[in-house]
Amino acid sequence: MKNRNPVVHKLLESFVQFHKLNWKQSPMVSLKSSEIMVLFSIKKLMNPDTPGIKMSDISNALRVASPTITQLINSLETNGFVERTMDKEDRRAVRVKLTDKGEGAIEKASESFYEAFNGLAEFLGEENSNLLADLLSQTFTYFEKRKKEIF
Amino acid sequence: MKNRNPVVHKLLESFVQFHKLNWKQSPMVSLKSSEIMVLFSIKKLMNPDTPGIKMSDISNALRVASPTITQLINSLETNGFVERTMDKEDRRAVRVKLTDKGEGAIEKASESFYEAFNGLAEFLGEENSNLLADLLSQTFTYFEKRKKEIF
DNA sequence: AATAAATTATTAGGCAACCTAAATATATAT
DNA sequence: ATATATATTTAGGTTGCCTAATAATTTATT
Repeated sequence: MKNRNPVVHKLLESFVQFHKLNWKQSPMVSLKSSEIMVLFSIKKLMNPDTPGIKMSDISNALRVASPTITQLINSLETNGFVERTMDKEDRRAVRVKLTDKGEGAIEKASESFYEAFNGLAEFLGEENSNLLADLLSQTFTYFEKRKKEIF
Repeated sequence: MKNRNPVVHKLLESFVQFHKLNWKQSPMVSLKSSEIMVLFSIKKLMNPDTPGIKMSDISNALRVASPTITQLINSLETNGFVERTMDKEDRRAVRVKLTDKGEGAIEKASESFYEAFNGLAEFLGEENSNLLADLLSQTFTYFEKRKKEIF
């Protein structure tokens, strides 16, 4: 990394630092942050005229392998945050929906996420917040493209 | 997360996306990225008139608990990337330094990191790259401060 | 219709990157 | 001399993922 473009070095340093950041801090003592992410994505995908979300849809939404979702849903189900039901049209599929407890949990989590990120948005200022979000998305695009090109 | 400030939502979304990003992709098949980070920090801390870096210094530099460093150094040592020596002034301490193999490895890793981040800097443009690095650092500051205030 | 191929989810087992608590050895302070 | 502090290691655990193999069912092909 020697005597090269200092911007590059600065970028790398900030990435390292940022990466350590635990911004996903679970506000619910009883839920891991991966579980909260699952609840969020169920909430987001859910619509009133379906009996629940398919495992594979959660897996796609979170870009996580399906056995991972199985495990997370197992734990969420045994703790009463979600319910599994059989899909009547496709008996291979499983439909998952939030219980009232689940709804309550994401209500709280949502509150606390909002508070944290609202604080950040205030701290950075609206313009910078927008900029940051855009730059992060661009960075994501860059690395995804790069990955495809290399392999 | 309903009908609230859209900037906040956008920030959160971009964080989620960015967080998944595997920008630390280890270029050396035989080294995990945590191990590369250790090698980097040894290289950075090293100075010609010491016989090596103390475990605790690596641990502080990377902000990782010392048993974690012990494990990483164990593996790096058995694979010949670093060498442990006793500290003659303080016999509790251990000094770690890079072997030639270790130097070679971080040379290559450094090359490949630089290439990736240089590409990013070009992709974003110099001004935006600087901005991104600054905003990430500010974000780090914000969350660190928040953590302290809450607990 | 029968068989093959694809899809959905689960089970089993593993890995990376961390952590804490307790143990060991040595150094420093009282 | 004893207590306390520091440096490292050992032992064992957690989180968040993964792949390969299996079971059940659906869809496509002959």
